Amino acid sequence: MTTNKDIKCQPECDAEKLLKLLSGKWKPQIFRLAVEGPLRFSNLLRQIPGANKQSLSVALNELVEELMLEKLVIRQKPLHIEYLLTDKGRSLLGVFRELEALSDNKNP
Amino acid sequence: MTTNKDIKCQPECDAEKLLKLLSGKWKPQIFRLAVEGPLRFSNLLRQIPGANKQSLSVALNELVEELMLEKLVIRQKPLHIEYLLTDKGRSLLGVFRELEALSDNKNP
DNA sequence: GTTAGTGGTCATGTTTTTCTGACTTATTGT
DNA sequence: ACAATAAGTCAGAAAAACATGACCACTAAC
Repeated sequence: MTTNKDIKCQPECDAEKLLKLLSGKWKPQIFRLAVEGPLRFSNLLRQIPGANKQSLSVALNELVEELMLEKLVIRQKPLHIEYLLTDKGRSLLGVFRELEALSDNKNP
Repeated sequence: MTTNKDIKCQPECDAEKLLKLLSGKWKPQIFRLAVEGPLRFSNLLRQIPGANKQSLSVALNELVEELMLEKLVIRQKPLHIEYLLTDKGRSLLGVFRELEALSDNKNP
């Protein structure tokens, strides 16, 4: 028998959405590289071995949509586009740091 | 041209493995409910609307395998099985707290 | 005009995850 | 004997994620 107080969890809370966003393929690498400076598409392709254009494109667009990255179009000779970590994006680095700290403890 | 210092990211570090483990479907809900007390399979099915047996079973087994939960078989009248949060599992709650704090800030 | 670089999109196919429904084992109750 | 509850497993289908290769727009050099 189901009592009212059994239901406590929404199917998709905000924390979970955030977690999904962070854990998508190549996302952690993107974050890690973004901390070091502006990202460029073709550089990412080279820096992340195994990644493909499509997936990177999707990942970048999702992160831009969620305001973790800012897309900056530089109208210059060969046309450059830079992806920059926003304040919101930077606020997630704490989560990564926590995760790294935890996994360091567990298997040294 | 690819320079040596371009390569900085391993494809699957420990932090990322942990992230994958946490972000699996129903995992956050399982954690949240586990904090409140021992989990029972049929209760989880009722408490997490939309979840199915198979996925819950897989999720629980994965968490047990990674030592986040402990499986406790109680040989009693109708046979009970309880899943309890381990110390290792409890150590991850900080990450969830971080995530919740961040998502609270962003869309109130 | 052809080639090269940057920054992609698109259609398609493959792989991985997740879901569904039927079935199982064991115990208790009627 | 039969139904019900607890805790699953299993095969197969459906859905989501990921990868591949072709293609497009723009600029600049040769």
